[in-house]
Formats: sequence, C-alpha cells, structure tokens
Amino acid sequence: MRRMGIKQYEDHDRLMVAVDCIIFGFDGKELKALLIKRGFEPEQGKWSLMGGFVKKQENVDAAAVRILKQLTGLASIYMEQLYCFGDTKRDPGARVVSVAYFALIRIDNYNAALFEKHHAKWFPIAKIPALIFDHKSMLLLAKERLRQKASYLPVGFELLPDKFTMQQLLALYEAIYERELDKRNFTKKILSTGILQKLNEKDKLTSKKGAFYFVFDKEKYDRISHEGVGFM
Amino acid sequence: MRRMGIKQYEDHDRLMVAVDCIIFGFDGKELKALLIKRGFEPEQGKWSLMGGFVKKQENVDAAAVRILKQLTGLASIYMEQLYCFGDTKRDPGARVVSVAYFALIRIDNYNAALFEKHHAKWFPIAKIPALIFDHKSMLLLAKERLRQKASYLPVGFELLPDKFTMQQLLALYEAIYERELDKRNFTKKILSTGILQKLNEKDKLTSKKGAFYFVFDKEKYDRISHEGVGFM
DNA sequence: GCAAAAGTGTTTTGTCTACACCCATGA
DNA sequence: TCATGGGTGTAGACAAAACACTTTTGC
Repeated sequence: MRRMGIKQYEDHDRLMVAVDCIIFGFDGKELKALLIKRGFEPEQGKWSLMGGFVKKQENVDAAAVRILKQLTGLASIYMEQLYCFGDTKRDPGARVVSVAYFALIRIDNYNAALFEKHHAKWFPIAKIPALIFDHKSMLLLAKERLRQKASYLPVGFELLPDKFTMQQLLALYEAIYERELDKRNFTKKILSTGILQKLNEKDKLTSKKGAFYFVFDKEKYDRISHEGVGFM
Repeated sequence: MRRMGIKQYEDHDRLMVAVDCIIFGFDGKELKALLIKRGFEPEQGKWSLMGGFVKKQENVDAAAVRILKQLTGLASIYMEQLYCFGDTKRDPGARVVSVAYFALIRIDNYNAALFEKHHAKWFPIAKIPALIFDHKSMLLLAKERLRQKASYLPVGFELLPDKFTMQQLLALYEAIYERELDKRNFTKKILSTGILQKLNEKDKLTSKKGAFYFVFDKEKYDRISHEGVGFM
C-alpha cells in the first residue's frame, strides 16, 4: 500500500520551496523590519527579506525557525505563517514557491556578528527601501496581519523588554496603527484585560517623576493567546 | 546574472507541492463540505478533500482553480488561500507540501457526472467522517476562517441562490456560527449595510404568507469586499 | 377560524470616544 | 519654583442585546 502510494506520487513535478521571514522589532519609538543585503545573484546587493530553502527532510515551520536562527541566533521566537506565494514568475531565477512567515523579536536581542555576516539592518516600516521579487507585498501583508493580530492580542509581550512602561506599550500600538491613540482610553482598556502587573519600580530615564514598570502576566497572556480578547 | 541565479538555485531540494480544497456549500439548512472518496493509494477508499499537484509551469492559485474545476465544472468560484501545511510526515506516501484553499459554492451548481466520477458527496460540517492525513485540521481551520470572514463580509452572496429570503440568510449565519441568532437584530444589521435589495416577489414555498426575496446589490457588495463592514 | 411562518420597534445595557487637569520630581 | 512627563475620571454618543406581538393567508 505504501509502495503503491509512492509509485503514484512519483509522476508529479517537484518545486523548490523557500521560506521568507518578515521580522518586526520595536525600538521604543518606531516599528522596524529587519532586512538583509542579498549576498548572491540574482539581485545581489539588493535589499531582501531573510530567506532560505526548505530541505527535503524538514518541516516547513522548522525551516522558518532555522532560517530565523541563522540571522538572529535566537531559537524561541514568536513566529507564525503568513501566506504562501506561489506565482511562477515571482522569482526570475527559478520556479520557487515561497512560504512567508512573520516574526516578532525584541530589537535589542541581536547578535552583532550574525547581523554583520548577513549585512542585516533594521528599517523603520515607513521607510522600507526597494525590495527584490515580491518581498514588498510580503511585508505589506505582514503589516496588515500584525495590525489585525494586535487588535485582539497584546503583542507587546513579544516586542517589548520584560518590563516596560505604559508609555512604551502605547508607543508600540501607535507605531503599529500609525496613528495617535488616546492615552487614557488605551490604559483603561489594556488594564481591564488583567494581563498587566504593575511593579513597584519606576523607570526614571524619561521623566523626573518616573513611570511605573509593568510586566505581562504570563499565564493570563497564554490564555488570551488562545481565545483572544478584543481591546482595540 | 540570470544564469548565475539559476546555478545558485540548483543546489536546493525540490518537493512536491499539492493543493487541497475545502469546499463549503449551504443547502438552506446546514452548512456542508464537499468530500471525495479517494480513488488511489495510499488510503484508497477513504474520505478526503479534493486535491491535486501543482505543476512546474503553473501558479499555485491557478492549480487550485484547476482542481476545483475538475470536481465542479465551475470556473469562477470564490476561493482564497487558507494555509500551507508543510510537515514532513503529513502524507505517509511521500514528502508533499500542501497549500489548502477554501472555496464557497452554491450547492445546487453541481455537475452530477463529475461528482460521480470523483465519488463526491456533501457532508454536514457537524458530521464529517474520518479524513485522510491532516485533512481534518484543514477543514477545522477553514471553518474558523469562514466564521471570521462572515463576521465582516456577507458571504451569503457566494453561498445562496441569486434570490433568497431573509430567513435563508439568517439560517446560513446560524449554520456558520452554530448558534441561534435574534431574527430582528440580524435583519436590522444586515439591512443597515444597504447591500440587500428587496424584490417585489415572494417565496411561498415555506409559508402561507410568503417571504420576500432579496438580492445582493453587486456593486455595494464588491465595495464591501474590499473594505469590510463589521455586522456580527 | 386557526395554524404557521413573516415581519416589525422599543428599552436597556454596555462600550467607545472625546476631553483637561493635577501630581511628583529633579534641576 | 518651574518645567517635564506621568497619571487619572466623566459625560455623551453610539452600538448591541433582549424582548413579544401583529400580520397574512391557505387550509
């Protein structure tokens, strides 16, 4: 039975399958995407998303994790599949089907050596340079998805440092939505979900009075990750 | 440059890429999914989603359209990509990456000969039999996505006949959400979007009084398809 | 005239938005 | 003492939810 199956399948075309990663980070002011300067042809020297090919004995998800690790050195990153881009002409070099993933990382968690190696650089999402192939559409779609995701999930957990001020969280949401938000309404809504814990410690870097730090309540956060809570 | 690119790429593994279609229909009472009895090994005789392989010179989207046409005979069907399933072990017969698509069709638009040929059958979504491989997860994910989609888009246009009664539209939404909805509130909301036009014609099949038929205002519907309108 | 489905409004509740002032502190 | 960012509450608008009776007509 197994053998017959294999025989049956051998008749079909095989394609190269790639993974491309849209990596978002937040520096406290701007939402940024991590791009690399492509080191090989075609389009050598152009800006591109970090990508790579799926191996025969490798899950597609695993390939995404591997590729992300190549660039960041980080193994456990928030990541989700975005979309499969499958046009025959999308890559002029060869027929390559690409599965795009988007990842959220803490922007200071970077490995300078790896960044150097791949000529990686953070770009504010409002100032993305020309990208190869269909990478610009991937990035735009990822931006949409992040927005949608942020509306029912407090993505701050993935993008902010362990402890952060309410202003930082607000700034993150303003960056994601590219508009100003009302400080009081935002605070109210996010606190009402109960996923934040206020610490007895203040960040005195940006003001004389100092702003309280918050941390995410990991347990509640995980619960919400499954069910979701609309708060935007 | 082109040549170098090709050379570069030749080193990577090639995989078979399949497309599987989750096809939803609505018979006036129940939401149903179209399944086929698999005609070849492995898992011959088991129920399965309609699927096929992507050809080397074919867009992945085009493959989905082709495969859907094979089964239904219909060329212009509402369809969207759902997710790419890429585990190495998902298909025991071979390494196959599958891109799942979900489609909405009018249940009476069927071609008996083609259905016969593929041993196709409609199953109520509450009574889906065991399916091969990971097709059950595909179907569950599609159900989720349909629900989400229906919340900001009047999917009725794709699933109902050209003219339909308010009760039919309500029944569709009750089937999608698997719960009862308030008739008055539903009517109010859907009418307030302005995408329905009331005809001067009644369906007298289900009651003595008769229920007015409605049609979708195609233009407004298309506008809403882009922007979306929350009405659930 | 009665059974069976169609059609229709109002009240209440909760949520979202807009909006401005005092507080604490370091310099 | 003053300049700077931090922190907080309320009123009005709007949307959502709950809820029941009258209408039509074929039998």
